[in-house]
Amino acid sequence: MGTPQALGGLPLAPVAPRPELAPTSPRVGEIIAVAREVLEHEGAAALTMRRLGELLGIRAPSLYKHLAGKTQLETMLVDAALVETGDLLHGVVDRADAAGVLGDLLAAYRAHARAQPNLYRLVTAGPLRRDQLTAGVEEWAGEPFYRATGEPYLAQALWAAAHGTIILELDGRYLPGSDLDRTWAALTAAFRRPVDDDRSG
Amino acid sequence: MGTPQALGGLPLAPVAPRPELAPTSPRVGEIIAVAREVLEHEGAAALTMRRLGELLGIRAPSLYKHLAGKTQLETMLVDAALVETGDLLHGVVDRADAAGVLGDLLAAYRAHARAQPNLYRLVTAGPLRRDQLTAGVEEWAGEPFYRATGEPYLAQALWAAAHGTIILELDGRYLPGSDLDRTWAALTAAFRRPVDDDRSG
DNA sequence: AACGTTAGCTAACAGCGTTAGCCTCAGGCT
DNA sequence: AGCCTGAGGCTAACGCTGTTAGCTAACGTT
Repeated sequence: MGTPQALGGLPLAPVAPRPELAPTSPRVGEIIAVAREVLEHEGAAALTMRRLGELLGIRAPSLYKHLAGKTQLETMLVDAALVETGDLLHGVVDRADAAGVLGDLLAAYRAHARAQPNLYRLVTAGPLRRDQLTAGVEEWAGEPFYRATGEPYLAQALWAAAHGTIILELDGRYLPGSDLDRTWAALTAAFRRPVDDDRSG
Repeated sequence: MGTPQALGGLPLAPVAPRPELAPTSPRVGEIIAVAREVLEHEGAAALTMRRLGELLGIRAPSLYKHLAGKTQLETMLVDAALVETGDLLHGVVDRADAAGVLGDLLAAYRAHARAQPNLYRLVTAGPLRRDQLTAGVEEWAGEPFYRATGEPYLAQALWAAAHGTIILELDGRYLPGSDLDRTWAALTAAFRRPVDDDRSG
């Protein structure tokens, strides 16, 4: 298997295995698909058991023949979304060169979140039922940041910074009139220069 | 009025005026205080109109004699919290020197959020009823980041990055075993070096 | 004394996630 | 053929949420 280029040291090759989602029954797959539609097109407040039943032609309590509850449904949405995000970002890093990988990664992260803001909020906000997630899916989704930086704590800081920058954008929290392209450019510039020394500890 | 030192250029003196919160009736002040107690000590899920009434010795519908609704109550909590945050961070920048202002500011931001995580989430998550906020309160709370960086877009990126880093910490979203002190150190290091050139546009 | 305002109350509504219990139908087994 | 079992629907209902309508007692003013 031809691993990506590591010329010059960056970007690194992937090491985390791509997680395989557990297969679901056809009906559960249908429910998840409808839930995702509702979430993205009608908003998080519209994602109710009764609304899902309505679109599936059944009553809300019947959903419990297929699901343990709404929390589990949300977790499955998060699970799938994390794999997709990982696929996307790994692909970006695969195609990038050392000079541009940081900018490409951040641009892709931003575009991805803006393309499905409600799903992004669901994935990243609030507590996470880690025990219900597919094993390794978080590592898979986050690894591109490590591949782009080559240092685990810088990777984590970069991911966190990107998250903060996009979630505030999605929630309309910047002051009116802000030029967010420039904000993202400033973020990218701050992380572009490799940090060769930090006086931590 | 003795403005803080600007020796070496940084930190800058404050320019945003400290906003004055509109006074409330004594009973509304009581409600806000109780709401804040409940939010922080019992969690966001416990912040219900019936729970507030219970602690105040009245029934939930009676709260509507004082408030327009739960949203308005939350907005008032946000309003007060933003002023407090601004006061804290301005004070930190006032006392800092150019070399340490960035680290001091980020450390204070992190500590402040960790000291009242539920209030921090309320202030920063989800949509904001900007028209119900006291005018200028967001500028006041955010200005310390400008004073510390001297450049508006870098300031915005720094604030967003700090927000992302702390909100993931509060929500337990980092991989288990992460050393968050080192993550914060990496973030600080990335922003410490002044960015003299970014090829934006 | 009469009035209006303030601030409490109960009852109720619509919507939420969820549970209990019932029914019907398809498929496999004896 | 007859039986049984499980899957997947259903209705009714519970407790919770924010919120509204309408009533009432107290208080201050004219």
